[in-house]
Amino acid sequence: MGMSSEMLKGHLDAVLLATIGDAALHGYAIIEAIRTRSGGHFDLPEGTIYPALHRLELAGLLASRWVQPESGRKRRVYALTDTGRQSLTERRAGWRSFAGGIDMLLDARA
Amino acid sequence: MGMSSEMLKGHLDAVLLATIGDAALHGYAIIEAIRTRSGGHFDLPEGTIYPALHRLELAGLLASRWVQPESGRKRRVYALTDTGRQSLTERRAGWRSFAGGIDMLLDARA
DNA sequence: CATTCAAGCCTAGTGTTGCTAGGTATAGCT
DNA sequence: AGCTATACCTAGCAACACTAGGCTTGAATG
Repeated sequence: MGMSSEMLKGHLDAVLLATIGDAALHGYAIIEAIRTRSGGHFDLPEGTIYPALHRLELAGLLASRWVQPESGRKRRVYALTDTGRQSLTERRAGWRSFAGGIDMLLDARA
Repeated sequence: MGMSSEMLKGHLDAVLLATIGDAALHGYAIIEAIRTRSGGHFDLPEGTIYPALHRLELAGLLASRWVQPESGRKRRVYALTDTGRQSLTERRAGWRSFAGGIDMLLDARA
């Protein structure tokens, strides 16, 4: 629900890369996937997702192509590049390291 | 070591409140405590800590006083206010919720 | 005593980034 | 024709950790 909006900073890229994973998803589907897979913890606005996807594509971690589905309008679908897959692995480790550090600090008994 | 500096955003306040806890610490000591208690994960620069302490005091979560130790120069020591203690409790829960959400997303098997 | 160094505090400015608030276009349904 | 959901986009904003400096004081070193 009301997740303090600053918390996500620095972790959104990992979330996006992990959400796409081995699939090829378009922006709207990514937003829905994040909402459902996070158990409702995260409900990210389009103004967060789209610029981030462009950033990741520019950085070479994602590649996009336009797809015309049988029904509905055209969509831009994103998939990980090789660099993106490698980056995801690193970011997963980075997250574990970061979360472990925070856990140590928050759990520390004076 | 080289923790991507954006990751901490939105979590620093919780770290500071938890690090001070029931003690009364000054800035330098807080930096050292964070470094040691986090197992070296975090080594935060002064330019991060001091403005954050001021912010938290202005927000009423910390109270400071100047202390003259037996040896050495005067220090500004910080302690939690009642509001600060309450906020720490909330932020611990907020962190668990946030970290749980990220875990779900990063661990999700496509 | 002079000097050097560490302890200790501070702040102006920067860069990144997620979000707000708007906009556009298309397909399906009534 | 009009409405709604899907789907995409972007300019500007606000927050915040960090960089890169500066200042002061006490202790140690020669």
